[in-house]
Amino acid sequence: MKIEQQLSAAIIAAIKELYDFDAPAEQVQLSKTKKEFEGHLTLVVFPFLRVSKKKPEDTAQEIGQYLQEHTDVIASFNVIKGFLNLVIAPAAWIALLNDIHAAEKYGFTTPTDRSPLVMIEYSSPNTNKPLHLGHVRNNLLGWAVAQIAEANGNRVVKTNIVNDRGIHICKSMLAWQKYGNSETPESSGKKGDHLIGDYYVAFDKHYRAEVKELAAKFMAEGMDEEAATEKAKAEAPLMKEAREMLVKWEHNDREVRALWRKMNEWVYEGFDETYKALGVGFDKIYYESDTYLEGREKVIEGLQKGLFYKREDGSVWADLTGEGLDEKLLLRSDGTSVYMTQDIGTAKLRFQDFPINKMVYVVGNEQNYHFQVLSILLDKLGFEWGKDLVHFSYGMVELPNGKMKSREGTVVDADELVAEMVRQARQTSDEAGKFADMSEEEKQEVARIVGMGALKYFLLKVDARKNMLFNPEESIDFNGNTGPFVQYTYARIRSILRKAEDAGIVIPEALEANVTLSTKEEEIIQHVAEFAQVVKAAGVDYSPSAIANYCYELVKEYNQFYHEFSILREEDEAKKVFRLVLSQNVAKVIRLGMGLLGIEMPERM
RNA sequence: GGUUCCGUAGCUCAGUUGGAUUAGAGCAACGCCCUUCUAAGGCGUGGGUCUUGGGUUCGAGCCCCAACGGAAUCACCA
Repeated sequence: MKIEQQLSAAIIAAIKELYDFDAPAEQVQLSKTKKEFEGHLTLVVFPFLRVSKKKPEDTAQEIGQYLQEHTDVIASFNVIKGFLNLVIAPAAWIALLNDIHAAEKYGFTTPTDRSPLVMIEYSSPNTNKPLHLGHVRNNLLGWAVAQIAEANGNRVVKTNIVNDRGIHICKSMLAWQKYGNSETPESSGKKGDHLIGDYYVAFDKHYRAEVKELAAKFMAEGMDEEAATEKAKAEAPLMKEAREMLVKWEHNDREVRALWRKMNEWVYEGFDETYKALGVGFDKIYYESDTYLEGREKVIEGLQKGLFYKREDGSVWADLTGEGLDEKLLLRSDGTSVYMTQDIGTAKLRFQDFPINKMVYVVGNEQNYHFQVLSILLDKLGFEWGKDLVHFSYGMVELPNGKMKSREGTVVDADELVAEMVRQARQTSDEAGKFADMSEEEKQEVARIVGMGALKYFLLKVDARKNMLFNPEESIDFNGNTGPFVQYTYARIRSILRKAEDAGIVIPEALEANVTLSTKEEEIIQHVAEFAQVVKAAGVDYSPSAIANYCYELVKEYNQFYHEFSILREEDEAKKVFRLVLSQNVAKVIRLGMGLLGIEMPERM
């Protein structure tokens, strides 16, 4: 049993005994003792003054006295004002470390067949352009959230909804037909998604040229600039063609569909490469081309039930003014779907495929309103998980000069970023002259792990809700509060463990309670034990950043210890073994923690 | 204008359900430490009115109200 649980129970018993009061568990505030004071855990006694009817100091004194006499966890205690500082007995620390040591996946809860089924949607790309830094944040967060949910004993289905239809895809298709010269990923040597993205840009370029020319013509005919531009945008031949293509697509035109399939395939191959590099994956992928019609059916069903209403022009709306929101369009007057309709259709298909208890959407905060509405609509339509669906809403990645804009060419491309991170990791490693004995493949593998570790940690350590800044000039650090710092410490611990093994030192399954612990060592045990709480808390509020920051702090603390004491040169055999076990468990916990973030740990670096 | 989110060191960010005279890291700057288990490291120095003003209480960076500043959103776009 954990020390804190044991203590909480003992404190409740003490208060019952001393003051005849049943203290609720949440009133027992045990926190880590501040560094300036002696002790490990501190009880705040202010909440109990009412029942003790004594001064804070005396109350604390009494409770401390009782705990020392009635439990074997407390070695001693001291009182400062209303704070009762408790010193945990050395044997209890060893027992705690043994518990952690015995649990291979310390802090994790294994899902069973009866665990809640949670579906997590993330990534959700458009198929007309390659992934950029914003998508990377989404993918990494989505993966981490799924890992965290699983570590907390949920059955998890990771899903992706691909936006593979609409006018934007037609733009790429059209540009490819017009200017493409039958270019393919093979013939051009480009990744499929980049190839298609280039044609999307090409469309925009030609389209704008047309608009400019047309607008000039209209202005010459006497229109003012604004009206001329508006008219030019609507009448530009390219845009007209794109719309015609969309109509053909909707009518299942064989040629258009074939082209669409071919180009989407290219994009998916490109995406798969990027996903693989990012280390993310999905259990089930949905396509909007399959779900948008389902949504329309569901909306019509709702219309018949009187949940929605139809306007004179034939468009269908949901009236959410009662919920404090606006009226929301669900079907256009021509009967076609909008974004919201598709999400309803996707929800329907998902529920058919999986009897999910909970749905988590990892989508940017720009869509907060959308999900507020979706939640209400799904609830009205009878989805049990609709009302408390989770929109895991994360902030934008900003560049020094503001938002990323594809039109202005200020996007940070995902593939380029990954390549650059790995390249820099490799360079740093080579410059340090490490591991000259490694093969080229090994070096490259370490560079990949470290480069990706730096990128992932950088994006995940920040509170997901907040907008964050990425400065391409300064790039991502490898020193300080970074992924590589944590990886580096891990690699060093692994190195020590290898050397210990070579020296024939056997690490026991459980330690004897015959070592004297330094304060630092006790603190590290305490810190390692905290991992279980961090994982649990992260499972409640989906916070990868809490795990990242925990790993950093543990590693920082361990590094100070590492620098101060020698492990392999320690003469006291029992102490040496203790430190090896402690180090091994520090390594274990950070590997588990970083694993939740999708960050791999190198054996050497 | 309505709604939601954010505001902590020069910069990027932590800060657990409100707790302790001194609010923490990293980067950047300066100074030490590699014959010592991996220096992607450790130690030290400087740097703050936690945007502002009220309120709640034994106690507020954290909770409530207001103001100021910033972001997102409010489409027959996705």
